[in-house]
Amino acid sequence: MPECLQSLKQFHFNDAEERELAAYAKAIGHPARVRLIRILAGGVCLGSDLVSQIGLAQSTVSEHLRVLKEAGLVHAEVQHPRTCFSLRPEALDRLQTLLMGISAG
Amino acid sequence: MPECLQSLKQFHFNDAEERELAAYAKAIGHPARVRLIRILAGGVCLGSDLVSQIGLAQSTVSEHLRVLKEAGLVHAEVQHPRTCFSLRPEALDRLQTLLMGISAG
DNA sequence: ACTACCAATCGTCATTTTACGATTAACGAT
DNA sequence: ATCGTTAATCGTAAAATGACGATTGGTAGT
Repeated sequence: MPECLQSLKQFHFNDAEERELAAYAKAIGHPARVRLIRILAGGVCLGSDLVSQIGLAQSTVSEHLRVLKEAGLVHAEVQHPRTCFSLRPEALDRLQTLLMGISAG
Repeated sequence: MPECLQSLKQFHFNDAEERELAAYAKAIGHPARVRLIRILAGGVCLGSDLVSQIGLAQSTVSEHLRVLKEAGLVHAEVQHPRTCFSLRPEALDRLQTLLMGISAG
């Protein structure tokens, strides 16, 4: 009789927040994207110097950036033919907050 | 000539930490796993009451739990035929730390 | 008008992920 | 010894992901 089988309290889940957290986490869940975020956290807002720094094909980097944009973690400002990428710190803050809340509820 | 094209400083990446963060994030990057974590954060250490709470097939929940275990986020203590699952707060702390560090370096 | 440049998109392929039902393994109780 | 219970594993199918090269689109410069 494991004492770990406590009586179940009913959790009131916040589906929206759970999906929000999952979405952020999923976006960060790849080494290349972590690196992109780290580079952009340097305050820098690069074009495709990112490509050279990452060491992946241009199309691959573009795809990773698309994922980060879609998750709201990165902002892109087009100035043809260049694009300036920047981090959205609010998003990281939000992620931190959600992550905190996971063990509080 | 966008001012966002700053001179490139050389980043000294910590590959290991980046992969570590990515691995944690990937593990959390699914709504079902976020919910599992939240349930376990309630201090509870359930058997497969988790299954009923999640509303997915037993095998599916088991797989999600495997992922969480593999990432070090969850601990499982077998007491046949039951298994007690619990959260590993150190892992969440570590994740928080890594996440903080992402914008500092 | 033409060219060069850069990022996005397309098409493709291999791999991974997610989900399920069915089966198996391990123990407790009868 | 048999049965019940529970979680892990297996087999499988569908979908998503990650990666690449090639192509496209849009602007600036010549």
